[in-house]
Amino acid sequence: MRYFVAVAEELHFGRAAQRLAMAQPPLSRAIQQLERRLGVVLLHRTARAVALTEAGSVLLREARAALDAVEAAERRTRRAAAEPPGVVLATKAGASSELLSKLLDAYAAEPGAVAVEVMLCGPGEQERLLRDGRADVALLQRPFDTTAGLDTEDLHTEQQVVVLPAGHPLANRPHMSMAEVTTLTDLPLPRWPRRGGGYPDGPGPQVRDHTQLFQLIALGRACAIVPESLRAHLRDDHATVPVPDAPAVTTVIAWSPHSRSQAVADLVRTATRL
Amino acid sequence: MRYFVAVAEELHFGRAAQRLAMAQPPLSRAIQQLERRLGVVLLHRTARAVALTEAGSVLLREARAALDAVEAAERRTRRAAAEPPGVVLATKAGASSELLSKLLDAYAAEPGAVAVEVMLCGPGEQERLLRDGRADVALLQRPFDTTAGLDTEDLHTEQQVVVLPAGHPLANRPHMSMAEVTTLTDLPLPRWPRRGGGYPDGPGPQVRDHTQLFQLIALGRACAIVPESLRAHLRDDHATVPVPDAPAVTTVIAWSPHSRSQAVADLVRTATRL
DNA sequence: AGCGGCGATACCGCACGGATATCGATCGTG
DNA sequence: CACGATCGATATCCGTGCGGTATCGCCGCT
Repeated sequence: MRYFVAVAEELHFGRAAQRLAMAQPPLSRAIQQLERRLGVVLLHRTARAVALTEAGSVLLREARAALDAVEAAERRTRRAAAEPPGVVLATKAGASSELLSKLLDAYAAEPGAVAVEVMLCGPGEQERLLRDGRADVALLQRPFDTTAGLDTEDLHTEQQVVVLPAGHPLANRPHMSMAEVTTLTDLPLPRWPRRGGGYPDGPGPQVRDHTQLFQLIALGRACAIVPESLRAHLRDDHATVPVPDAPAVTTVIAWSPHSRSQAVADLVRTATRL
Repeated sequence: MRYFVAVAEELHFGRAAQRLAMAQPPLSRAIQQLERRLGVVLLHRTARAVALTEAGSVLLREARAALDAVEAAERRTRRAAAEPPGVVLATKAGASSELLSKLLDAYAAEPGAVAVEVMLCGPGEQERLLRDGRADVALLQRPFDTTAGLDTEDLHTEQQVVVLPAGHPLANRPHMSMAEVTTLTDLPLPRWPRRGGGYPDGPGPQVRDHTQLFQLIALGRACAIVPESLRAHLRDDHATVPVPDAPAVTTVIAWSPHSRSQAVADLVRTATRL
């Protein structure tokens, strides 16, 4: 299955074999065996290109999930035996920092609290960390992060605001609409990296983190729609205007549905009581 | 991992080897290798008994999930390539039958509807079927069935009633409390089989399905608390009394969070519109 | 037509998984 | 207390299967 995922992602047997640190012929054979075992054609090979069949794309999705589950089993087992048996919390770098520090403080005061390792990660990465066992709990933000297949508990819902450079003519408006924000041609919305690392097409500047973003805004080159709690971190060269019709952001605490860990349960309980 | 699950479930290398259709020594070795690879002791072996360590029980849970995931990957891939590409719906035998028939009728009338194979199964079995890919959608009832790790959509919530033999002195009561029902020593609540097939200890009779149950009730040997929609299936030798303080039962439609199948999405959409 | 890229085929060697035989430890039992 | 039974671990052997190298066949580009 690892082999198939590699080939399906590369759509090229040679590169896939390289990535798997093996030669190409055994890889071809392995895929053929998999197809025979399943009785299903997974790839359409013309001598020039490799393409996924319908069944192949189903297997790609399912195989990723299965491989994550296997990895998670190994990691969680190792961590269950590790000393001390801490808990790993994943959160988007720069988001929900006050909530996080309150949570950590409150949890540390609980009886039976164990060490909490905080893992800061890029956007959309937390889900994967939970799935493959590198993290035990995560703070996610709907609707940005997908929570399918995870157990979650809502913690906090907030409106969004648009961040503008301090001197901007609209900075004193009581509120703005999404439509107004997207038509600010002098201040385009930035483009964030997608999963693979590439950027979507569009007019806005490319940003990688909040520091870059706010710098660009201060320079008058972009604006951004962010949860209002981020206002606390803005320097005085930024202004914010509420955007009532932007989707509300709900911060949730999420964990693997198979978790039976006391520490995770305690963290969740603590979080919901904040 | 299959090996480990077998040993962990049997807690006996000989029997586990038998179940795996292999000899005992290679099994012992395989488990040792697994322990070395993970760097973790999974089993405490005294010469007389085998016991799971803490880490071992974590691995047991995770390994089951992982094995289900790879089985699901295989099955879903095969089914994606099968002709015609129908969809499998799992439901508890005897429950939600009107809802089910309404759903099937409404879905069949949708444009692009595919064949729906209905799979009737025992209590608590649906979750497993969804996880290992034998089913694509299921009708579950909270709080009886666990929905952790599945995506669900609520369909219908109903109160529960107690079913008594028709002539019973309490049969005309306007309502009863849980406490009253559990103290009916002449009509004990029945015992349902657990996952493994064994029955919990207790006074009530052992039942396997609703037919048995209602027969026992008609004979005046038991009573039962069931969702009120089951009243439609009762013969006139049964009476029902509402139990307002019994937990409400919510019928939900559930599916694997990884599903991208159009048919599943259509079924869910149809169900929520009923 | 020729060359280059790419997947498939052919064949070889070795390492790993499984089998059998046996050991050693720990209870139960007369 | 000694003997036997039980059960997991160890030792050793063997066959299969996986991965490696060499090569082929097919197609597209120039």
